[in-house]
Amino acid sequence: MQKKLILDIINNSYEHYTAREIYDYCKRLSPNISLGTVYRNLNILEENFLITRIKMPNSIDRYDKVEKKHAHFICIKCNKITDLEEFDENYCNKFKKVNNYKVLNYEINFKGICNNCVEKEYQ
Amino acid sequence: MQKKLILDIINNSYEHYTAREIYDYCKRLSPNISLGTVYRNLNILEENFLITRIKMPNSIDRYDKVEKKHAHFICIKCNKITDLEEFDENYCNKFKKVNNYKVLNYEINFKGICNNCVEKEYQ
DNA sequence: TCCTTATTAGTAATGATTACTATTAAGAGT
DNA sequence: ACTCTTAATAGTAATCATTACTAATAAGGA
Repeated sequence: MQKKLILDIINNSYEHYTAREIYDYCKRLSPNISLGTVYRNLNILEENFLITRIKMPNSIDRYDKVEKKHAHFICIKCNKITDLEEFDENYCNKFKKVNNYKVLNYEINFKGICNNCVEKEYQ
Repeated sequence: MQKKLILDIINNSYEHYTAREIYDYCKRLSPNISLGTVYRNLNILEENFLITRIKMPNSIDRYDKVEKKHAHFICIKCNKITDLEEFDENYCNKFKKVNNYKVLNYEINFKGICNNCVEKEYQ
């Protein structure tokens, strides 16, 4: 089952991989896997809220595990994603009641310039 | 100047247009405008924080004005975007101080099923 | 008027994602 | 074990939103 392979890769990493990166990773373990299979399963996993898609400001989508809900800080210079743990499950769950909409998921993304890139600016 | 035309269309509407929709709109007022020009200016406007890009869960990007900062509720069934005014500037600005990152923009997106689509589910 | 730079229209190219199809795997029921 | 039905897959082709490119035009300063 390729779906479990893909889910495990995402769940067992602290990186935020692209579909292509997940595909490359899968190929080491299951050399015949197809890129279409990766995309199909990523979509299914997301629809079932087993993974989260991160829409990047200037680049292609990346994927994240859903456990330990958190917010992201995304650097618009280097595209690095930083997990913001202080926006944890307790904090974020406050958002779940919005008007009377049926909220299934939510994302909080900050965009700016990371400390590393700020330093470079003044050199 | 096509840039001002594009900015005005976004600022003077309550819709959240796609690039193609903005292009169609522009053509009525400036028939020779090119789709490439629309994309280029949308990117420039976003880089200067004069508009906001909304990354849709299952579809292409849409654009929003930046005035009156608010959160979005996006229906995963019909893709309708609802502005959540209760997450207004005062509320959202609390988020601006995150660790010591230089936050330039942020987005709060809720995803779920809108009341209209929930009703359809039970029919 | 000359020069430099910015913007544009039009089109071509890119590339991430999806669609498609024939094949294989999985599972349920006898 | 065997048949039937359904689901998942590999491989490839097609799509289409976005970007890149180029020659032409516009803008603006000295």
